[in-house]
Amino acid sequence: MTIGQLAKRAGVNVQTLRYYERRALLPAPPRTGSGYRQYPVESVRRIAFIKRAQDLGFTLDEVSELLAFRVDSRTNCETVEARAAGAIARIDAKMAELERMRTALGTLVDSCRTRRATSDCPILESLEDEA
Amino acid sequence: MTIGQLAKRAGVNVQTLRYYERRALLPAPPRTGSGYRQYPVESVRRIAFIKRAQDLGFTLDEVSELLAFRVDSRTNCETVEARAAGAIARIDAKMAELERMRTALGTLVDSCRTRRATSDCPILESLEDEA
DNA sequence: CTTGACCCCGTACCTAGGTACGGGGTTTAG
DNA sequence: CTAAACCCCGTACCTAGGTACGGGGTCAAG
Repeated sequence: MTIGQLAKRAGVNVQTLRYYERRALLPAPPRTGSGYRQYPVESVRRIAFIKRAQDLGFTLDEVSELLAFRVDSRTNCETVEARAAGAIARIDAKMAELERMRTALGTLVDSCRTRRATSDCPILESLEDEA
Repeated sequence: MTIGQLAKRAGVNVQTLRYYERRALLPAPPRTGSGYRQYPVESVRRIAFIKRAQDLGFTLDEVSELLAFRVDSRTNCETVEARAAGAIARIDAKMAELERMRTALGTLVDSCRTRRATSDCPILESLEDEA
């Protein structure tokens, strides 16, 4: 399988595959005499694994770890669970931050609607005021 | 006020102030004979405005707009409100995405806890499986 | 009158996850 | 046999919001 065929099958870009190889997410495959990469069929599944993990919010560094855990039989489920917990904590922190912004903005827009009559914009006023 | 004094008072970095000047968030101040920037006192408030808007989730480009709206009397509250609504929409989209990941990860960790007895890690298994 | 703290400018670097470009070799179909 | 389509590599570029570096000028205290 050439890199282009793999890219098409896995639904990613050729450059992305080479990037994954540099990041060691994808092992360097054997080459033909002229230097073309030749991928085994299971590469498709490996890329799917990477993509699914990314969709769950794992970073590529964490995906590397997960891929290593997969082949290391000494790794137990707790280790994987800890990585998942880390990802969850990161997501929760981001959500809390977004929640805070969302609430503040919502309040401002509401005051904008009720105070439409007065000349000054409550949103701009709020941004001008000292904390 | 020199750039260093302004930076200290506003709680930002000197480089950040020069960066804001390049981004036209901060007007270029007058200079001394030797080329030193001399900021008026109101610069502190302007930077505070920028920081508050950022805290609400506005991008620097949007902050530029808000700053322009502030001095343009033709701009009405609806325009500002529309920018706020855009920021809210962006936040909501990000939250929905995080929510999705959070739910999926939570389910995986739960199955990890219940199926701890078996040898295979449900998280890794889930990542291996076809969608 | 010198030393340290400050200022100038242009440019490069950082994160994360890729994407694009340019110059060159290879393979395949007609 | 040739043209398109593919592959190689190294490097630069992208977003966003800064931060750091290096070489050089300036200002105030001792």
